[in-house]
Amino acid sequence: MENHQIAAVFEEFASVLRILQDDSKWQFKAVAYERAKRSIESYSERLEDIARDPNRKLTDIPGVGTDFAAKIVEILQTGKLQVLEEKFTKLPRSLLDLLYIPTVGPQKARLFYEKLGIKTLDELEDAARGQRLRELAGMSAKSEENILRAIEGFKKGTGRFRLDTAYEVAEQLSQYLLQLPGVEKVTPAGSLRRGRETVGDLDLLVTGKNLEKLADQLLKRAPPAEVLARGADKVSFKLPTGMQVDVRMLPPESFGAALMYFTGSKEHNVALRARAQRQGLKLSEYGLFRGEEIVAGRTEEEVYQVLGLPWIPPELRESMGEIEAAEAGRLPDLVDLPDICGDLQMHTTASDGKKSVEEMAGAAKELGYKYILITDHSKAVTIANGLDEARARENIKTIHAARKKVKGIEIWAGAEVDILGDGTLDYPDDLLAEFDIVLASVHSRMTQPFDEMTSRLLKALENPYVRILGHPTGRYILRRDPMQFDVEAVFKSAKKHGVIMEVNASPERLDLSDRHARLAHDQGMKIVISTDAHQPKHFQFMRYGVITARRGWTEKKDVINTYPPAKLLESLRPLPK
DNA sequence: GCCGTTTTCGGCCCGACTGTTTTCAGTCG
Repeated sequence: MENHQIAAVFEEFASVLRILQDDSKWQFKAVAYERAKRSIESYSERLEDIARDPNRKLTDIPGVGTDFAAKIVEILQTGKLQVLEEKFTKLPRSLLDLLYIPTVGPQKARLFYEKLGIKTLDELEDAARGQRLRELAGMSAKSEENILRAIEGFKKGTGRFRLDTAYEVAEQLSQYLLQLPGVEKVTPAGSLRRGRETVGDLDLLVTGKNLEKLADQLLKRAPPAEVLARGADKVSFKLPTGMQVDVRMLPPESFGAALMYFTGSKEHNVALRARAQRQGLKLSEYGLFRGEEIVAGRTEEEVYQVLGLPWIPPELRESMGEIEAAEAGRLPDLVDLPDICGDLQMHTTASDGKKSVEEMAGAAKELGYKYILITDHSKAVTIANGLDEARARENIKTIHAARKKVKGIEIWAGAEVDILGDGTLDYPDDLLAEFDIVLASVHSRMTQPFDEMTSRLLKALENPYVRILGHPTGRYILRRDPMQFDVEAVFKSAKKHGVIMEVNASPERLDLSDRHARLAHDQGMKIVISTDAHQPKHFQFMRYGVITARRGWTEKKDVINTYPPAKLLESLRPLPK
């Protein structure tokens, strides 16, 4: 069972507590369940594996005590939680769907259920259309409109966007805002700044002079699809794509505190505020206060410093041990974009790329790279014009010839060899031996059962020529789930054989994910961050790969494409004699 | 129900905005 499935049960329990309020401590329990939910779903290892291991404790997971540990075991064993099932005699499970609708919280859901007998989202929609909600206390025709619009928005999709989409929109909006009078600086915050693989709302922080009229100007000159809120220092609106944007105007003296606050995560903020409280301080988006006096707030660094901590990089702010690590002076020395000096997965016109070896090499050289690895597809990937043995040998010659044309960068001959359904490779060993570096990946039969897929990957790792495992889980963000296999077993085997795990930087993949990168870090494994470029502009994807690796606590020393060429080659699995 | 620089009991983050409220509850982040 996957962590998110366990987390979902905890989330249901929290919602039920908030609706029923049938426990003297329901508010605090609900918070505890929600905290555990978030902690479980972002935990780097599978809880199922931890539960099975007699040397491990579920209570080591933040927010999980003895009671929750027992509940997790029950969920793993039975697929459900008896105490939760009993709650569903008091309210229908389908009522929880109402909570996905903005403006509808637990109190409203309960009200609708008790007064109107509403049990499902469809029934809520009918009641709103039938103008029956306005009869309830605290409700009006306007509330009905809001609910109907929110339901419509909910049906359109999850409301999350890929990281690269969010980056592009943030960039365009920032450029636009900077043209408005008085605006001096625009800084993206939120999950975009933390580098999450998907972004829900865009948070843009604006500083400058005389920003009172900014809201008017912004909304007048760029009418968004829908204005959601509009206060003295905040404007929220929805773009036609459905992306929600929050623009906040800030005074400079609290910019650092506000940036921290709006960067999140919520869990990280809560932990910092509790820490401030213990020190007799109060932390809010307006600054760090002792009584009425502001003691820090202008920069993030000074707020962290007064709290007795070094500055914590945004990518780590997920309440996954970063505050403890900061306190102990053990924050990781995170890999950074300028550390990268080469790219080890890319395609050329030989298979499905758009440019030649020379053009790719020239573009990489301009980025200051010291080496690239050309990895065209093997023949099984017919849709990508994969190379058969003869064409692959031709391609090696083409690559060697390019070395004479483009000087000052190492151009290595590689291949992205398909791992076939049975775990054998798409090329024979004698051909594999002719490449400088072989990368192996799965592109077919991705829905194989768990055990079959696990043995398939383990078998591929046994091949002595495989030195990198490309996009290990095969997922497409928001489109295709990862392949199901025993990740820990595959990591263990990769480590044993010296096979490097790839963090594929393509923003539609980000594979390994942040969570799996953290697992690799915790297991002491090395990784490579590659763009899978099909044309030179894709080299820019490197930033997404780096940010994902940073979210996984990856250190510079553990990323082989930060090494100079000779050291990189030495760090790979030794080839057979 | 969790957790600990207030440590095994007694707390548990803080503030803005909306709608419908003339003083606040609910929702959201």
